[in-house]
Amino acid sequence: MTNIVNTSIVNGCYFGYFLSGLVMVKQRTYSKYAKEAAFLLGKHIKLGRKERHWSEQNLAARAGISRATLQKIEAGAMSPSIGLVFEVAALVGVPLFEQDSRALATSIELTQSKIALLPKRIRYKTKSVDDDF
Amino acid sequence: MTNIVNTSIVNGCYFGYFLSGLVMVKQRTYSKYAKEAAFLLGKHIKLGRKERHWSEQNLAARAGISRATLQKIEAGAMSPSIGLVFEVAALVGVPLFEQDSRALATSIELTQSKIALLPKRIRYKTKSVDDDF
DNA sequence: GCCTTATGACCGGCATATTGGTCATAAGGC
DNA sequence: GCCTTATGACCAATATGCCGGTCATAAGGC
Repeated sequence: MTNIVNTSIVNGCYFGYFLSGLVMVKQRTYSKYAKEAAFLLGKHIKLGRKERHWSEQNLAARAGISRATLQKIEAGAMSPSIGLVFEVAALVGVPLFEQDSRALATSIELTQSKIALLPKRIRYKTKSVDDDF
Repeated sequence: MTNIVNTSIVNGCYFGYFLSGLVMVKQRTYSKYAKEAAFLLGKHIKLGRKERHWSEQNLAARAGISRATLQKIEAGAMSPSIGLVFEVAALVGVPLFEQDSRALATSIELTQSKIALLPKRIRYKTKSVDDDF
């Protein structure tokens, strides 16, 4: 966990090898954008909690999770499950994707219908992985 | 996993007891808002993937995850880690919180400074959990 | 219509998240 | 300045995510 020994080759850059004690540990890496998004979400949650004058213990109890997990979420860690993160975010009033909850339902419908319009299975030019745009 | 036997009492409604085979299983429940957000995010990812004409296998390989995990993500499951979900979302171009990635950095700064302005520890009226506003 | 393959669903195993608990530190009310 | 307690950090035990693999189905190119 201390030093980056080798960042990997396969599939872009999704695994790196780290030195943890004396053993090499395969560890997933993330894109800058994904990391920033998780970090920002964590900070928004922390801010929302403080604005409500809730302690970590208090918010964790409300969300039904442990304080340790809440700390990971607020730190913007990538490991917590999306369910826990979204639940906590909802509790402290962090807007998820839409500004108000009413817009969510309509957005879901819209997205669903958009998917329905597309062919159900994709068969085009999927032979190679090198088509990036 | 089949029938809801008892929805719990502690801490609002964050646990339910389900009948899985012959044993009772404690299972977490989520708020409607959090579930809708995860569901919508999954559908946006699915839509983004189809727009790019990528198969599940293809996108999973790009993200460095298994196809099974990608299917959970696209289904809007609450269990996958936020890191994997955000990584996939970034790959297919689903905007996370901000419309463009440049706004993310500034938003992070802004949120950080807002937190810095607040007192570092919260000591106000945190005795009871029944103060909702 | 045939044939390739994208999709949905499931399984056992290993890896890791989550938890309850503890301890140390220090912020802030008094 | 004292005392309560919010926070940060860590640990062992347990729950659960994630993966590689498989099978069945059927969509869509030809």
